Amino acid sequence: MPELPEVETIVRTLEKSLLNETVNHVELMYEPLLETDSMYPMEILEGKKFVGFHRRGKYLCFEFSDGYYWIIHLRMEGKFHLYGTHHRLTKHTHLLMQTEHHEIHYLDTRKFSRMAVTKDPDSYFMRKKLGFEPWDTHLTSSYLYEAIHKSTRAIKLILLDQSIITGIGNIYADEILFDTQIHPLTKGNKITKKQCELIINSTRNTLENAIAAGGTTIRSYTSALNVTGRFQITLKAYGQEGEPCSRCETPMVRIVVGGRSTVFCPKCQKVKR
DNA sequence: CAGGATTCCTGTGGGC
DNA sequence: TGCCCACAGGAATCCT
Ligand SMILES: [Zn+2]
Repeated sequence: MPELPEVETIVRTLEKSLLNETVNHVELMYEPLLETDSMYPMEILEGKKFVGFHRRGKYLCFEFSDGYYWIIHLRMEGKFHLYGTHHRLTKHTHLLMQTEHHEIHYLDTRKFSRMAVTKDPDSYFMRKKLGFEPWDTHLTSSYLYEAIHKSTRAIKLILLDQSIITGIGNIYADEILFDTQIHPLTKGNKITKKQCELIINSTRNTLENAIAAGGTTIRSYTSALNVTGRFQITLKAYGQEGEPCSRCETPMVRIVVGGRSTVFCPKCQKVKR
């Protein structure tokens, strides 16, 4: 699943090839990928030039000439394949975009991803109710504590809530809780201010390390482009069920929290009631 | 209002 | 070319 580090990697990678290229042709083959309230259809981008590459939370945001923005959320399996010449489409290719030097294929096997074209990205993201970016200076232990100290939800779900901190997904949520030694079922109202500080610091470190490594590679998600398993960082919690804890050797345990697979160390991450 | 449940999709993998 | 089916997962939406 592409989370913030993967999205950042994808944006920066595409920027290298597509900056200043003009779109000659766009074709969306699976219409439901375009949000029904998208301000413009995909075709509006024909004739426009890629002038900026941005990321907000887990959203990619491509800026075009004349003030248009193409915003995409990859969800679990959205991915780009970039080619220098015409390439055969697969049954999972849902969008085709051609520029003077590239052919961009957008694929999503599960068709869960979403995109939109707008001239007002600020209001677009406002409607999505996104919280602070991990490195926003407004994200302080006081802010986080205030945001969660009355909540009865599990901290695991709080970390996945994009309206509090944006960019964390199921993989890094487990990594952050392992790193801070907090049990994933701990209620928000049992998290101390000190732990809020630990969570913020760990979030920043964890995501920075992942970006430095180029994003992780889990299951169907490969990397920015049609390159497989090139960058892979070591995950200490996610997907480590049954493996010895890297801190204490105790077998890692898997539970389901709010429908999300969650792995933690029962010895290092104690429940707090 | 908070928070739990449901829904959207389809490849994968385990069981038989 | 075996068949069946539970499972996974981000966020919108519905429900309590
Ligand atoms: Zn441990």
